[in-house]
Amino acid sequence: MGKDQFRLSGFLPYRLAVLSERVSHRLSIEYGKIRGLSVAEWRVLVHLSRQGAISVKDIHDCVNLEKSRVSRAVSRLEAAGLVEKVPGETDGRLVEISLTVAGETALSDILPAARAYEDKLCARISRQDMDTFCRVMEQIHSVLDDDPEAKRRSRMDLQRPDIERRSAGSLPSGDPSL
Amino acid sequence: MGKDQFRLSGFLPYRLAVLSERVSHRLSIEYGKIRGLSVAEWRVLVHLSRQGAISVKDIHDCVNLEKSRVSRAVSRLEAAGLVEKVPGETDGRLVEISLTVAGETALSDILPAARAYEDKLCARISRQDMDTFCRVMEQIHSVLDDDPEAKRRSRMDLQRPDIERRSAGSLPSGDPSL
DNA sequence: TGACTTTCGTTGCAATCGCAACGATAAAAG
DNA sequence: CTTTTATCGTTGCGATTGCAACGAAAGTCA
Repeated sequence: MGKDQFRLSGFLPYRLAVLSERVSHRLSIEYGKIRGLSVAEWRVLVHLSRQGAISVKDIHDCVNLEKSRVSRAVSRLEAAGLVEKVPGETDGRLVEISLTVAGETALSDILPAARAYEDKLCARISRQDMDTFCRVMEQIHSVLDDDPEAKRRSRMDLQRPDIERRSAGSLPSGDPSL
Repeated sequence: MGKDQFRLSGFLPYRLAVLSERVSHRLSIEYGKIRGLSVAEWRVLVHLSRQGAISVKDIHDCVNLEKSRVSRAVSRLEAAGLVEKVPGETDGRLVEISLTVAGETALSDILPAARAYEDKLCARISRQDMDTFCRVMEQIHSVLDDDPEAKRRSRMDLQRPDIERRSAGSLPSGDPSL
């Protein structure tokens, strides 16, 4: 009978969703303050700040956004003058996307706010706890990586976050210790 | 200069969003296998399994879903015959929502799968690491709780998850013992 | 009782999303 | 060179979402 009593509040996927949604929503206010940027647009902008000219596919592969979502985000950014889209040079299919000056300006307006809010979120968390937190996230990811039914995750996110100094390792290869 | 080099892959809000989205998406496949349930419908069903008859507002308050989202989810569930909606008794505004037998059946089909997948996700994570993980999530939440611009979080999620036996404590407010 | 305010659930609307299909281009096969 | 296959970006479509506005139904206060 009551033995079951499934607790949504204790269900990990639910908890992740609630936290993530809350953080994203709050952060989107921060973006919106500067410009009317959506999350997708923000991700595109940030990625462009690291790579010079790049294609839709590249962005799609790197920031966990659907092809069409990237395409539309880029269109909006172009309409806003923050991004420039050139019809590809060597390959006629590709589109070369790059930041305009206005785009760089907008980015430099938003980046500090984003960083600041991240810092605020983490302020009370010890270095060690954050390391553990990231390691656990990685472990959950690795389960999904092994699950053929799960969505693949982007290339960029597989590289060592290098935020956590050492640790990091510990792949399904076997190292237990638990 | 290259000094800046903002790394999206290391940005906490981004990492949370990617992980959460990935988990949710994979889990929604699990729901869909049994019935064509969306996340919202799943949350409503689960919450109903704990409370008898309840209003839209109550669900809204408890499972982090917009009022309208709950309303529509309930409508779909009603159309699917998993839920019953009675026009309130003492209070004419309220609607009393309750599980039908079919709803209970569907739930008992899905719950084991959901639990199993959660277990799979956590299988390699030590008890201690999971405690830390949950504690960090709580700390992030508490920053948002103090931020007037952030969305409020639902009542239910504030209660002690009580899944982790000891630990848990260590909140900024100081109240220990639980 | 009657006028004002609040609460509850639904709905209109515009915006967004994911998915699949499409045309265009390039690469591979023959 | 021609045909077939694969890749890239866009778009059409249906579905979903959040937000605000709405009407209905209490609750409040004089």
